[in-house]
Amino acid sequence: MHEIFGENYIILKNAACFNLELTLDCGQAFRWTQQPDGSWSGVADGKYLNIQEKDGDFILTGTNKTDYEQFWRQYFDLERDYAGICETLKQDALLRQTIDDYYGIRILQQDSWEALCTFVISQNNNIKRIRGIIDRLCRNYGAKIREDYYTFPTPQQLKACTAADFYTLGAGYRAAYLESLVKDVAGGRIDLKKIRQLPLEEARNELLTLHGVGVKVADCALLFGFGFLEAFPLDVWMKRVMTHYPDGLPACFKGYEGIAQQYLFHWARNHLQK
DNA sequence: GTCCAGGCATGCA
DNA sequence: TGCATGCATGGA
Repeated sequence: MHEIFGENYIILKNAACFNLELTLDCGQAFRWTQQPDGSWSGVADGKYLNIQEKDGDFILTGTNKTDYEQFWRQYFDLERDYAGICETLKQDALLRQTIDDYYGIRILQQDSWEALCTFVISQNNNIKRIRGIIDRLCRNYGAKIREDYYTFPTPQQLKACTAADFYTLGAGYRAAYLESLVKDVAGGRIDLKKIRQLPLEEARNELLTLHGVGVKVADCALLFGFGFLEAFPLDVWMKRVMTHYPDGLPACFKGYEGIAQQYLFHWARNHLQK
């Protein structure tokens, strides 16, 4: 990959295995929206970004070189060899076809706190409604950084909220989980930064001490928000996929189970009957 | 009207 | 590595 830094834009040339729609709208992040011109706008780490693909290049606007180098490059996981990983994963027959069909899904390196909240909200819920609840959460408690764009609220910004406040946002019965989650993180009972340093099993066990966090929510948070690419979340769709792997996961998934999972999740939602 | 969604806590056996 | 049930909400 080659990076060109202009006055008000950044161009990425030869970025391999990177499809914007598949990556930004595949159920791992819920705050990116496609614009009428086909580009994608969103907020992460309190920063706005617009990104579009043009003739195989990726054009980033609304940001600067510093923010790109200190945040967005890692967020899009651009230094990882996804093309090479995909070649390994394609030793599995089902993934071989799936990766060919949906080539370019990457795992975003999202903020731990945002991922935890997001996947607590996601439980027994559908993607469209998840997006709505998160949008209202940000509009009500985040900081406005430009017209129509808000940051994801920090634990401190949510500290005064009660379950009733989250209920008002449409969170339903998950409102109580959110109140408890804010309390545990803002109050310091649980340290999200420390969890990043733990082995997968220990990290998961820490998250499981949170009210409203079970194995599936924990694994999604670990994969999308704590950098654990070996996490393999099993939701209702992935449980259907697992009938294709009666003997367990293939050896070629090793270390990148989460990337394999995201391809299979996408395949399941497009191909499997309920 | 019923069923379902990137499930979990709770109570019971 | 038990199982059944209730839970808020909105779209299909």
